[in-house]
Amino acid sequence: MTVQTILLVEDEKDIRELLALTCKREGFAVLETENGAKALTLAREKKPDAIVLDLMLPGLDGLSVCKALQRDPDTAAIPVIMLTARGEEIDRIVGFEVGASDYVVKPFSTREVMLRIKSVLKRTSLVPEQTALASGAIRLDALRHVVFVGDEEVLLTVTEFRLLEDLLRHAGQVRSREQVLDAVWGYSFEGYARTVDTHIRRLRAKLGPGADVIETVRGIGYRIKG
Amino acid sequence: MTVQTILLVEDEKDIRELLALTCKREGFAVLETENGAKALTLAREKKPDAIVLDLMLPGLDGLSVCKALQRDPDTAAIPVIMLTARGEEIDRIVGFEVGASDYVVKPFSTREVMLRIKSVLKRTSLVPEQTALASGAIRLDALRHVVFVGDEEVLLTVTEFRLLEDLLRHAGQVRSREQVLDAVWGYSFEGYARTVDTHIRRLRAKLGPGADVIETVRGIGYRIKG
DNA sequence: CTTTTTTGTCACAGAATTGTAACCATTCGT
DNA sequence: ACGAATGGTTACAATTCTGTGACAAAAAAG
Repeated sequence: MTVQTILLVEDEKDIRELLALTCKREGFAVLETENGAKALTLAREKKPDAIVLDLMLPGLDGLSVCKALQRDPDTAAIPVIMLTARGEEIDRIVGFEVGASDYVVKPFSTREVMLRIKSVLKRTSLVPEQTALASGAIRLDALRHVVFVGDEEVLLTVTEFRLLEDLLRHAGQVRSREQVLDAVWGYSFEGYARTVDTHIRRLRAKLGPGADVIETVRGIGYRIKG
Repeated sequence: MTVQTILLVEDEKDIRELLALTCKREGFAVLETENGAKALTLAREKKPDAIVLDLMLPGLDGLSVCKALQRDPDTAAIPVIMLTARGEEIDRIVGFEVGASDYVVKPFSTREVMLRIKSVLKRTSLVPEQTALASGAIRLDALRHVVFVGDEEVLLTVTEFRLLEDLLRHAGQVRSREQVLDAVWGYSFEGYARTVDTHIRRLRAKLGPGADVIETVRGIGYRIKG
C-alpha cells in the first residue's frame, strides 16, 4: 500500500507540529499550512487522503474552507476532521451544511486525533476487506473470527488464524515463506522461515479432513487449492 | 432479539457493498438490491426498518420507487433515505410530493449515511422493543436500561451495561479490546486495554449462569456467542 | 463532609501459545 | 542407488495471554 497523506491546517504552531509529529510517527506523510486559502490550494494540488482542519483560522475560517472543499468535485471526497472548541455547533459541522466527516473537541490528545484519522480513513476507503473466505470444505470468517471445516468449527490460535487467512486471501497463488512472514508476522519479525512450516503443520493437524486445501509447493512455499 | 433491517437500493456495486458492510458493522441486518422493482417487492415482503434508496436507478427510478412505497399502506411507514447528487431538487424529494424521510448528497461518507439512518430510526421507532438485545439467557433493554438473566434482573453499573450492550450489538463478531475501548470508553480514553478484562470479569460475575454467552477469543478479544 | 459505590490499574499465577532445534521422511538430480 | 535439499514431525523452553484478587483514586450517594 502507498503512504497516505494528511493535510494539517492549524495556525497554532505548537499544536500543528505536535500533530505532524504524531502523524509521521504513525507512518503518514504530512502537509502543513496555517492558512485557509493555502489549504484549499494544497488540497486541490496534492489530494491528501484526509484533512485535519482547525475551525478558528485567521482569514478564511475553517467552516468556509470545509464548505469550499465540499463544493469542489476534486476535493469533495476527502474526509475532513474538524478541530473545534466545546459548545460549537457540532451538528451543523458534521451535518451536510458544512460536511465534515468527524470532529475532535479541544483540548484533545494526539491519540484521539490519530484514532479519528484512522477511523475516517477506514470508513472512506472504497475497498472494504472481504470478511468471509472459503476454499474446499474450509470457511473462514474474519469478522467473527471463526473457522469451519464442513459443519465442524475448528479452534485456531491467532497465528494459525492469520496464516490461514493470508493463504486464503491469496487462494490459488503460491506464497513464499518470506511473503507469509511479512504478512502474518510483520516486517519486524527476524526469525527463521522454517517457523512457517511448523505452523502449517499445526494448521493441517487442526483442519483434519480439510487440510488438503493447503498444498506444499516444493522449493517455494505454500498454496491454497483453487 | 430484534435486529433492525436496512434495505439498500443502489446500482453501483462498490457503494452498495460499502454501505452494507458499514450497516452490518453497526449491528443491522442488510437486504440489498440494485433494482427499483425488486426494491418494492422486498420492502413489502421483508418490511425493513429503513430503506436507503439511490435516486438514479436503471429502470424504475428512485423517485418512483419512493412514491410507490408511500402509496402502499404496507410500506408507507418505512422511512426512506435518498441518495442524491448535488443540485437535485431536494425540496421536492423530502417534501410531500415524494415523501423521503431524509437525504444524503453524493459523494457521502458512510458515517454520514449511518448517522441519517440512526436518526431516522430514532424518529420513527416508537416501539421500545427495538432497543432490546438478547443472546442466550440474557436480555438487555437499552431504553429501560435493564438486564435480565432468565427471569432474574441483574443490576449493572453504567460501564458494565455499555460494555454488554456493545458486545450484544455485535453479537457473533469478535470485538478487540481496542474496538471496545473506542466504543464504550470513547476515543479520548487513554488507559490500559486490560481494563476491559476487568470489566468483563465483573460482568461475568454478575451475569452468573448467563455468563457463558461471553466468549474469550484468545489473542484478539471477546465475542458474544451466536 | 462522610460513606459507599464504581472504576482503573497493577501484580501474580496458571494456562495457552509460540519459536527453535533436532531428527526423520521424502523428493530430486545425477 | 546415492547424496543433497527440502519439507514434516516432535519435544521443549521461553514467551505471551488471561483470570483473579487487591487496592487506591474518583465519582456518586447520603
